[in-house]
Amino acid sequence: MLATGVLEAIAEPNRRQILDAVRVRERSVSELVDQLEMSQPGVSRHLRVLRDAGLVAVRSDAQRRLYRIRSEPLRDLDEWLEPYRAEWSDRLDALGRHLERSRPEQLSEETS
Amino acid sequence: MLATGVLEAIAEPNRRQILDAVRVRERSVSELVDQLEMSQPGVSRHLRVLRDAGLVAVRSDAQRRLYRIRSEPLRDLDEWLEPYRAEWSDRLDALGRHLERSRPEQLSEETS
DNA sequence: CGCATATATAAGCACAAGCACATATAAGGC
DNA sequence: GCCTTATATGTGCTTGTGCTTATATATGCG
Repeated sequence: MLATGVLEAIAEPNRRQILDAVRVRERSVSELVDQLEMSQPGVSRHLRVLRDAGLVAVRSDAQRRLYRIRSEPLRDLDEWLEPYRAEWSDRLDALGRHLERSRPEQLSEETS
Repeated sequence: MLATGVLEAIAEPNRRQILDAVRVRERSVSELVDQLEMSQPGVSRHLRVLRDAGLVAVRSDAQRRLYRIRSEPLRDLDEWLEPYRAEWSDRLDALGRHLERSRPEQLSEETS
């Protein structure tokens, strides 16, 4: 089930940046501080929100805390979107739409 | 591109209820008031947020305003999710995962 | 143990969000 | 034109969020 906390968490642009970073690979807090050009307490607070929403997990490596993505809540969001997908799939079947989503740069739309 | 306003809009539970309602069919403000058990100004304010985020559109019918869904912003959200989908698709290819998403009730999970 | 590094939390402030209540605008019917 | 119905907007209040600075906790090293 989709929790409100997940949406509140990803509604914040800095937190989306953090998610984008930890999706690629594990990141320490200081790596995120450098990358986001934000104060360390600021990053830690955002990480707290993401952790509470279940969007990241942590492991310890000496003094460092390494954060990684947890995709389950995003999967819930994906499922929440399902009934709305019919709105833009409409007369296209969902399979075709999915394939189009997988290759977005296939068609040029600047000719019209 | 995914606008922050879209996520802020759908982060509010009452607004998700409104979206769920207008997705099925057009709704007047008073219909939404009845359904959500919320004050009329409250509903209008939420509709304003949804409209600003591009998530609903309005048309006039006499004094009534009929709101309907606009799925484009949700499609942007769907696209934002795309790179994360790899996290839960992982060794399943995206096509298979999509088909599973389309028939979620296929398997019983209560036997374990 | 004492210091350095890495991270988390606390306190104070500015600002935005949601709500309730009141009021303004708009359209229809007489 | 006036009254009713339908919807939008303004105001004041309370609460929550993010940011900054300072401090606390935790681990490693000598």
